[in-house]
Amino acid sequence: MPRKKLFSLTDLELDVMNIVWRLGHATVRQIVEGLREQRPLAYTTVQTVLTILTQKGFVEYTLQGRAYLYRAIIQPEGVRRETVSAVVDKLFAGSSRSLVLHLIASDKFTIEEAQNLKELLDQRLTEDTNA
Amino acid sequence: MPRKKLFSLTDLELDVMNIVWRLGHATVRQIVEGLREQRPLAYTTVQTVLTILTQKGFVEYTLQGRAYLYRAIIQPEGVRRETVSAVVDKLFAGSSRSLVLHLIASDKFTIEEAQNLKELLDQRLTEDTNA
DNA sequence: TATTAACTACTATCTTTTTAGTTGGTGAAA
DNA sequence: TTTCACCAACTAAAAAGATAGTAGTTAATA
Repeated sequence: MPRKKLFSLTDLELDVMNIVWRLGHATVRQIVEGLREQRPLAYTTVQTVLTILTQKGFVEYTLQGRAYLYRAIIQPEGVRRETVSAVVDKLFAGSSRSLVLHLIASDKFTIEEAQNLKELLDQRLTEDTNA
Repeated sequence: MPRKKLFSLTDLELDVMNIVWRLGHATVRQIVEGLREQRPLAYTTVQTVLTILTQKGFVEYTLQGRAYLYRAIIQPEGVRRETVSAVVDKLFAGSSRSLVLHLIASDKFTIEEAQNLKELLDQRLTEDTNA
């Protein structure tokens, strides 16, 4: 049986999904275009990836004129959840707190953001207390 | 040129590196043993991975008796940094803050942890202000 | 000293990923 | 009505990844 990978999506698949998510729905042509700067690929390459994504049940399509219009079946939130969870497990010994510590230690937040995050945590604490 | 992947390490490589990091240094035998529960692999499989990791410059070895004793060249912190950075870029639109929001929203913290994180953020804010 | 156990080195296989070409059909345009 | 652009379908092929077997060496041991 296939072992649980870090990512359900490969790198290229994720790039494609990101375009589909962003646009809501997209043709192969639009995806090629959206990827062009970051990752210039042949039309047929993107087409192939879309076919794979369809087989994996990650996107579906409808006919629009003569082209397929793809839309996501999986949502970014689910992929985020899975991915972050795998990263936390494999690189932060299962501790989400460690991940935040890492972010704080890496100077990833501006003063405003830190302030804002503090407030959000506070909110959470208040909610929990009242629950 | 090779495109920037989500991970510099493959899934299996990461499992192996985690053992090496944990033990400080390890023989093939020890790694097979350390992986057994989670991922039972043939001795030669692990050996092959170590050879690849050596080629990639991620581990090095010295002779211990008749076996190689492997130790990490790359450190977990660097891999964490790269990986988290890629995840933030590809899944959180470059916003570390969004990642923390995600963690908070997913109920990943106990009250104690939230409290503790708040304090840490506070510390950071104080430091920044005094800087 | 012949055998065995433990290794490394080398080779092999299957699968997935990445990338793209070729074929054949069809609507639009000339 | 022929041609052209565009598209899906199919095929290809190289690279990477995951997994493991075989050959050959050597230290220890019987």
